[in-house]
Amino acid sequence: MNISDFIKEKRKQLNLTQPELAERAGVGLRFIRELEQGKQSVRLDKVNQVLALFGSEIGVIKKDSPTF
Amino acid sequence: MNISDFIKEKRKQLNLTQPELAERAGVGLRFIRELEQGKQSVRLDKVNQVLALFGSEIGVIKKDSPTF
DNA sequence: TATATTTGTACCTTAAAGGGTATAAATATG
DNA sequence: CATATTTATACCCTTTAAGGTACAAATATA
Repeated sequence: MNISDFIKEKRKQLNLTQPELAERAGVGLRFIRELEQGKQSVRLDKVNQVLALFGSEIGVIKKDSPTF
Repeated sequence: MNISDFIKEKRKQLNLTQPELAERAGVGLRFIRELEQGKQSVRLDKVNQVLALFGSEIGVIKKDSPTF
């Protein structure tokens, strides 16, 4: 599970739209969209802002370890 | 263990200087420095470029989970 | 299937990340 | 303690992430 899919999935679980998630996370709508579409060159702090809503965050893992 | 410390530690283990790590990872020297100093607003893909040298990568974890 | 909602794409602007280089500070080594 | 090596800071420049808005495409709903 990659970050993009994780976020999309968690958002769905909470029945939030992209604008709602952006609002709550305090990031721009476009950021959420690009993030969910797998953009790699995103800022770490912004990603963590979003993940914080789900009780998770970015961390270092071994390659091929299951995330979360 | 946060990302900054993890990278600094791994680099030391391999007896690399910051310029050497930057060279190998294909990122700028300044990026390595800011990264090791805990800068949050770094690009995810660049971080992964560095972590790849250590056989690790960025992933989503639960808050307060031990990383790596 | 028609309509409403949600998501994705495109354009523009602004702020700042990333890079190079030079130099100062800190650390290691003899 | 003196010197060499490594790391941190400061400067400038270029690139681009992020945000806003508008519109198109896709998906859900009636």
